[in-house]
Amino acid sequence: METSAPARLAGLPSWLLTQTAQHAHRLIADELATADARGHHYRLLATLDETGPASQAELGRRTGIHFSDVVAVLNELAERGLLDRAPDPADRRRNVITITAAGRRQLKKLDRLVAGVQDQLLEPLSPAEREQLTGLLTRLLAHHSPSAAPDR
Amino acid sequence: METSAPARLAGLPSWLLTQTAQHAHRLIADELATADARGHHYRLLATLDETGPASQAELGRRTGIHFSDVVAVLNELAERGLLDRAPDPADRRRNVITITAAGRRQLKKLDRLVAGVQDQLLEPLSPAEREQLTGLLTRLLAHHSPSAAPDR
DNA sequence: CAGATTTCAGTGGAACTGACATTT
DNA sequence: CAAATGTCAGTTCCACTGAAATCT
Repeated sequence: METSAPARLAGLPSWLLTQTAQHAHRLIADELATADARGHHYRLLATLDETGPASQAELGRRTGIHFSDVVAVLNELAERGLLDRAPDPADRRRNVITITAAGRRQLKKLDRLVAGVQDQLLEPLSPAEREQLTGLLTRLLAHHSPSAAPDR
Repeated sequence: METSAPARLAGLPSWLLTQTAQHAHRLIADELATADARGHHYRLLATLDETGPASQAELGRRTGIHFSDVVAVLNELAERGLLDRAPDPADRRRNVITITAAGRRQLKKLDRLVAGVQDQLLEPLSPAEREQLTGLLTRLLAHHSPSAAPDR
């Protein structure tokens, strides 16, 4: 598809980042699609599994998924029986979202698929180079995302 | 916005890539917006300037912008007087697209804006680290994009 | 009342698909 | 005829805006 990109772009970090990210995104999306899932599904299930039941607003904050989109994604996950949505008796504005057993099984499956993609993605790099890359990117991300580093 | 991402994601190269790319993309888009332009505009103008007049199909191939989208983007650029669209007398299926003087001026302006973004983006990295990063990304991109490396 | 939460309707950029008419 | 070209309509995914209803 991509013939040779204009020289002006080829050296730009922002271009390199967005292009490689696009490949990564496509690899992930294709892989997740084989399990009837999308990127947001994985994000949300992983967060639920790691940090326990939460309100939808909380989930939005934890995943970085936009507020309005959380609703739609939760609908899709609930349809598939991967989570439970129950009103919070302590605060009747809230829904408490809990991952189900089926949700955990699905999450494990997605974990495997996603792990496989990392290998495809980083194939041309040596183990040391892979660490270099993740290290550099982690620092970039920490710099640009307000509070990605410290816990809470 | 982003509180702490789930640990499962935080170490994933694909996650790091897509997240940092998202920041890059937003920085670029915001910056280009100040000049009434978008990412596609810059790509197309840069390609036109570097490789000369071309048909729309050619431009699609050279920029990696999807065929159908080239049409729309060219419309926007033509509206702004940044390029000329003329029927090719040699092949009446084709339009020949040529960048105008105004287009070149705009391109120079965008060049400056884009260059400025690179600094913001890589701020936390030393010059040596910046080279490491672009080197690694370039190799990833070459691996995943059929023919991004060799000329033609 | 101010503020948080959930929900819905909609926008916009970008990648992509499918169909169609014209020309080679 | 098959293939290439330009055009248009529409889809998907993700990020985001705005507004409304409900509850604290």
